[in-house]
Amino acid sequence: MKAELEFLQNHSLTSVLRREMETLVLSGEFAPGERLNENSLAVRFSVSRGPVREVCRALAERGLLELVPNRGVFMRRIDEDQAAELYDVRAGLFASAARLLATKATVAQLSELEGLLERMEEAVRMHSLDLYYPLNLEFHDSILRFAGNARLHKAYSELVKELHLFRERALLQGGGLEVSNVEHRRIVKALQERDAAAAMEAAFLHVLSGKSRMTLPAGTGYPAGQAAGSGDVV
Amino acid sequence: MKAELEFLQNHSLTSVLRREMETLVLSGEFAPGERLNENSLAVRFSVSRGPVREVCRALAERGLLELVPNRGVFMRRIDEDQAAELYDVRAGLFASAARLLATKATVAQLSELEGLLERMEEAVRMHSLDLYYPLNLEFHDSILRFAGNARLHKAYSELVKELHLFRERALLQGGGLEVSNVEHRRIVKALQERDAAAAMEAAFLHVLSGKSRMTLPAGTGYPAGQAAGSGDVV
DNA sequence: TTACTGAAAACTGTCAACAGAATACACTTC
DNA sequence: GAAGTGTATTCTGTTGACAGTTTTCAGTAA
Repeated sequence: MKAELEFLQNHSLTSVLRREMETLVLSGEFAPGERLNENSLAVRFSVSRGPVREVCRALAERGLLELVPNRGVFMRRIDEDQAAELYDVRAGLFASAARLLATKATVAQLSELEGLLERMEEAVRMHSLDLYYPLNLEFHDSILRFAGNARLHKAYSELVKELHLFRERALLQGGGLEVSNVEHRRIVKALQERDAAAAMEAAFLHVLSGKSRMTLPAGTGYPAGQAAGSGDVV
Repeated sequence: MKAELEFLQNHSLTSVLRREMETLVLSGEFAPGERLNENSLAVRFSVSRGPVREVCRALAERGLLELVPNRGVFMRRIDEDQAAELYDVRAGLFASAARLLATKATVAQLSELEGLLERMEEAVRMHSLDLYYPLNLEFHDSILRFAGNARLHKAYSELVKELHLFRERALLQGGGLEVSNVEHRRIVKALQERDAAAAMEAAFLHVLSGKSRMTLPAGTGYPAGQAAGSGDVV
C-alpha cells in the first residue's frame, strides 16, 4: 500500500508512458525511418495524444526518434557514418570510466572483473555468442558502475541504446570474440596495476576496435545481424 | 521569400520556442531550484501551455530542468558533486576529440590552434580574464570542431551548457590562467607530434585540472563567481 | 500507359477546458 | 500565541476539439 502510494507520487502517466515507449522503440518493432502514428500510439496505450507527443519530443531529444515538422515522428535511421561517430563518443566515455576506476578500484571489484574475464574466456572456448554477449555487457557495465560516476554511467547507457538503433551492424564472429576478450584483459591488467593512462588507452582502443568490427568485411557471406536481445555491441 | 518558406518548413512554433526557452534558462534569469510557471511562460511567449510543456520535457531530458510530478518544472540545481561528475564526462569527450584529432589534424588547423595559444599567452601576460575566456572557449571548440565528429561535438556542447547551470563555480584567478594555458600548450604539442595517446592524456588531465580549479580553496576571500558571459569553464 | 490535376481523407500543430493534486491561508482550538 | 484543521485558490495533468498541412487517390488529358 505504501509502495503503491509512492508509485503514484513518483510516476506520472507520462513518465510511465515514456518508459513503455522507449522499450517499444528499442524493441525493433518499427523499422528505421518508419513513421509513428501519434493517434495509434495514443490508442495503443489508452491515453490521449498530448502525453504521447510529450514523450515523442523527449525521445527525439535523446536521439531515438526524429521529428519532421508537419509530418510527424520517425524512427531514427542510423547509417554507418553516424554509428561510427557514436562509437567515438562511446570510446571517450568508456575510456574516462576506465581511467577513473584505475585510481579507485577495490580488490573486490578487480576480482569481479577478473571473474567475468574467465567466464568470457570459457565462452570464447565454446565459441558461444549467447554466453559471451551478456557477460560482455556486464563487463562494460561493471566498469561504468565501479567508476562511481552516475552521470557518466547514464550518458554511456543512453549512448549504447542509441547505438542499438543501428541494426545493420555485424555480430561478432569467430576470432572476433577472442580478440575482444584479449582487449578486455588488457583493460583489467591496467586497472590492477593502477595505471590510469594505460587503462584509458586500452579502454579507448577496445571500443574503437569494436567500431572496426561493426561492419563485416565485404563478401564474408554473413547476413547483417539482427542483434535482437544481444543487449550491447562489443 | 524562399528563405522564409524554408524557415516555416523547418522551424515549427515548438522548435522556435525550444531555443527561446533554452536561452532563457541558460541566461540565469531563474535561480537554481526555482519553479517555472507553465502558464506564465505560455503567456510570456504568447502560446498555449501545450508547446510549453513539450519544450519543458525536452529541456528536462537534457538536464537543464527538473520535473516533479504534480508540482511542476524547476530549474535544475547542480551541486558541487554533480558538477564534479559532469567534469569527468566532459573530460572523456574532450580527450576523445583530442585523440581523434591527433591522427588527422591538418597543418592549417594546428597553426590555428597555435595562434590561439599565443593570443591566450598574451591574455595571461595582461592578466585579462575578459580576453582569456573567449579565446579559451574558442580553443576547446576548435578542437571539437577539427576532430570532425558532429555527434561528439554536440554531446560536448550540451554538456558545457549543462555545466553552465553550476553557478557557484569559481572564476579562474591569477596563476590559474597560466597553468591552464600551459596545459593547452601540452595538448597542442601532442597533436603536432601526432601522438594520439599523449594528446588524449593531456586533454583529459586539462579538464580534470579545471575540475579541481572549479571551487576556490576555502578562505581565499574571493566571492563565488557569477561567471555571467564567460561562456565556458576552463 | 503516363503524367498531371484536384478533391478527399488523414494527420499534425495548437488551443481551450476540465479534473485532480498541491499549496496558501484563514479559522479554530488548545 | 502556537499548533493544527479545513477550505479556497492555484497550478498541473489530461483530454477533446478545431485549424492547417500533408498525403492519398481517383479522374482527366496527352
